[in-house]
Amino acid sequence: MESRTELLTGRPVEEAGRPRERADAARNRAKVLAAAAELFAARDPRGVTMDDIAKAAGVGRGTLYRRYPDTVSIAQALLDEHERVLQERLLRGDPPLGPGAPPADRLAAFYAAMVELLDEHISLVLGAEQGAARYATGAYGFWRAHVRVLLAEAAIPEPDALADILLAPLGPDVYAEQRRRGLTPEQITAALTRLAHGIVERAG
Amino acid sequence: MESRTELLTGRPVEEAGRPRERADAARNRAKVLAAAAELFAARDPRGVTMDDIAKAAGVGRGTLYRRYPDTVSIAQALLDEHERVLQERLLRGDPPLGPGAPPADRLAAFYAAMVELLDEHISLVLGAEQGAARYATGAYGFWRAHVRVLLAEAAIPEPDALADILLAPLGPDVYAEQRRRGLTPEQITAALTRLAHGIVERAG
DNA sequence: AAATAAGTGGACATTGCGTCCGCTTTGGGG
DNA sequence: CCCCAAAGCGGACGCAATGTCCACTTATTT
Repeated sequence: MESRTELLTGRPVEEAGRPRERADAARNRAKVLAAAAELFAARDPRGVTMDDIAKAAGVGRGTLYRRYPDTVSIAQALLDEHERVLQERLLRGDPPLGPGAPPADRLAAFYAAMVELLDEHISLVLGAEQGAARYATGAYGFWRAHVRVLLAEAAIPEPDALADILLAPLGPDVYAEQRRRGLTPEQITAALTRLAHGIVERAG
Repeated sequence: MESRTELLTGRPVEEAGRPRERADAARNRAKVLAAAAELFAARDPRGVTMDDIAKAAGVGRGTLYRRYPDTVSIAQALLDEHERVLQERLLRGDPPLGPGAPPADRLAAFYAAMVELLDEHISLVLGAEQGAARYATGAYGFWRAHVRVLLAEAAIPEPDALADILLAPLGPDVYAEQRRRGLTPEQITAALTRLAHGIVERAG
């Protein structure tokens, strides 16, 4: 896991103990993130290379690698903030997204929020597309734990297997393909809502 | 799409018009497929390279590229046969997999059959892992059409969006991750069965 | 057995990766 | 204010894999 960073700037939150970040480092981080965001948005995010980003940001390869091991982690850094906001809402927000509503409604609300996030940041999400690495992500672990809890709360059998199954439709490539074929976010959300209610309970 | 091939040998079915395949070509095709199957099974299928396969098969790079543009298409060629068998059973086999059973049962049977296929050929399936390219596959189109028909038959709203959603848990990476974490095929099948019945109808 | 078309294979140019290390910049201490 | 240790920088380098090209070999046809 990366260390905690600030919203938008990606600057590390200051913590006691370790030396403050140098000015040139901060400048370059900002340049890198800005350039990367533009690149991911401008073309097929999966085709963006470390070289591209270094060139666009006007920094050397070495500088880039100092902080990010690959393009995926850059996209993730950009995405991280938005995911954190959603996580916060899940844990402490108002129902039905936050605690208090019946599990089926919370699951449906989660789906709706995720679709919103996917759609808004589709280029980043695709840039962060990682195949199998996706499951090692902190974010994925969080989503799974959340869904797992909802299922357990509703006393559904096989909550572990179902959690991954219910998260699968939120994979970036699935969503991108659906949009590419002309489905609207509304249609997708509607389908996922049906899924949520179908699994957790027959909504009354 | 590739032209139709025979079970196991991958040899093109003879068709009028185009010249018959030469003996050395057939020999090499067999060598390539055998070597590739072994490689995919022996190590991480995603790490297998065209060079590896060429070396293992004892043929030159050029020969390999003549027939297959990349490792993914080789894995797919190996997989193709098995998928075709399942497709046949879906279209003309006995219920509940084939026609005749209620949609919910057919969907559950489809899930069970797919889990079986995934589990048996997990290395190939991972070798054929293609990210977004998966959706351009003939096989994926077939599965989607099948699920779409079952949903339509049951008069479910948003069958298009739901078809992709219901297929997402069958993605190779999802399945591999579940197995990696210790879930058994039986548990996964049970969860998918619940999914099928939850979506299509409240099973009686 | 000659003609010809199909098939072969390795050398090559290219691209992206990741590392390494000499140089530059920064900022705290004297 | 200036010095200098340490943090940061960046381009050159070696590597691995890709995909193409074409002179050569092998199979098939007559």
